[in-house]
Amino acid sequence: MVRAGLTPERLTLAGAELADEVGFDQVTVSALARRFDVKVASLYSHLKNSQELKTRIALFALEELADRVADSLAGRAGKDALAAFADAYRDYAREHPGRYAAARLRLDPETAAASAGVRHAQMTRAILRGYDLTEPDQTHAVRMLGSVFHGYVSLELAGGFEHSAPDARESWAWIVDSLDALLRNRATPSHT
Amino acid sequence: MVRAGLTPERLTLAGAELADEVGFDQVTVSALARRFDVKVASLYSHLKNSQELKTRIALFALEELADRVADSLAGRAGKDALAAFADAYRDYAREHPGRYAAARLRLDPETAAASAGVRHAQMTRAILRGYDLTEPDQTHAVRMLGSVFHGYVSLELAGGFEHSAPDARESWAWIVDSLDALLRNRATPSHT
DNA sequence: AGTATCTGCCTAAAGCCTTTAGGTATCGGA
DNA sequence: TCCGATACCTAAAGGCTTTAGGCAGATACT
Repeated sequence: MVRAGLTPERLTLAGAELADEVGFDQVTVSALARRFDVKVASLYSHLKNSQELKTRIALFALEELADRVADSLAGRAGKDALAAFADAYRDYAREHPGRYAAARLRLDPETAAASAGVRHAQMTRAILRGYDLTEPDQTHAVRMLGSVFHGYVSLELAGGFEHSAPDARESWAWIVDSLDALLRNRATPSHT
Repeated sequence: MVRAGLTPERLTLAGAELADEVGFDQVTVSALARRFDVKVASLYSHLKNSQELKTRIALFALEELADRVADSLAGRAGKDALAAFADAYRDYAREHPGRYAAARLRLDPETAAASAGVRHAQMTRAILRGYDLTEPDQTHAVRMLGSVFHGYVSLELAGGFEHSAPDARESWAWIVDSLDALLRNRATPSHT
């Protein structure tokens, strides 16, 4: 009886791959056990329960996405940064739909506070710093950007724009453009 | 043995109520059977399967939401209409989180084409008519509005804005305001 | 009214998922 | 080498889905 070499990390990664293949809500402890050719009960030595598996996948995805976004943001500012941020987000969701869905899992407050979700918020604020918004506006803008990006990507993944012209990526560009204009309009009157 | 008087319609409505109470993905044929104090198998005379139950709830919610939106839109135009649309959407999600989640269920193309989803799109376009956009822009705008509203409401329901100032409804107002400004800016140069 | 049919809900059963309890075999260190 | 820790296993209970077939109210026809 050769050991399979299970660890929480390997299970999480395999779970993420499984999510991309069959959808996040089809990720089950049973399916994962089959993938490792191991009995279901064996996984319960490494995972507290099914919920923990999902949470781990979510945290992993948040981390991975934050890394990607950070990379594409490097050295950019203003509209350029906004577009890079948006594209990193959308590309990740298209490449890894299951992980993206995982990243949207509702986490309990403590878990969320310790997650890469915090980095996402920081990066969003960093982009907005390029637009000179006053404080309450900046928070509103963070929320708006989050909403648009999340909303668009969800709708696109759900196939909402599939059978209609124009192409989804044109709309994406138009939206990013519009958001940039909007934020520039909201900027505090320059102090020059 | 008194008959329970099950019909697909009653099951759908009860399913919608159940969704609001316990969450759409906790809606199961079993839970519904318990609610009617009837054996599980009995429901299968009225429903093909669990998926059909969910689809019916989704269609019901889309219809109900479209009715509400239509009501709040009556007699309004321009920014007033935009705000009414947005509020109807958000209010519905807050009052009926389960039904709202149901309305986001992915439907197969034919079902979707025959659903109230079509009315939603028409109403969105009706609002945009107040902004004089050229054709491709109008489509982009439809997509953007859908994204923002859906995204914001999802994030708010997921508790994303819960423990931070300012209040979610201020951000909502700010966003609606911004969208109005944005659309006015995109309007085709007036022909006066 | 009396009977025949039909339909609504029931019991039974199989299949899959989760989770817990307790057993056995393997690996690494003394 | 042996011994403990640990990795994976068997067994079992409980829940959800779905199908097959049965009994009894409800409906309809004479």
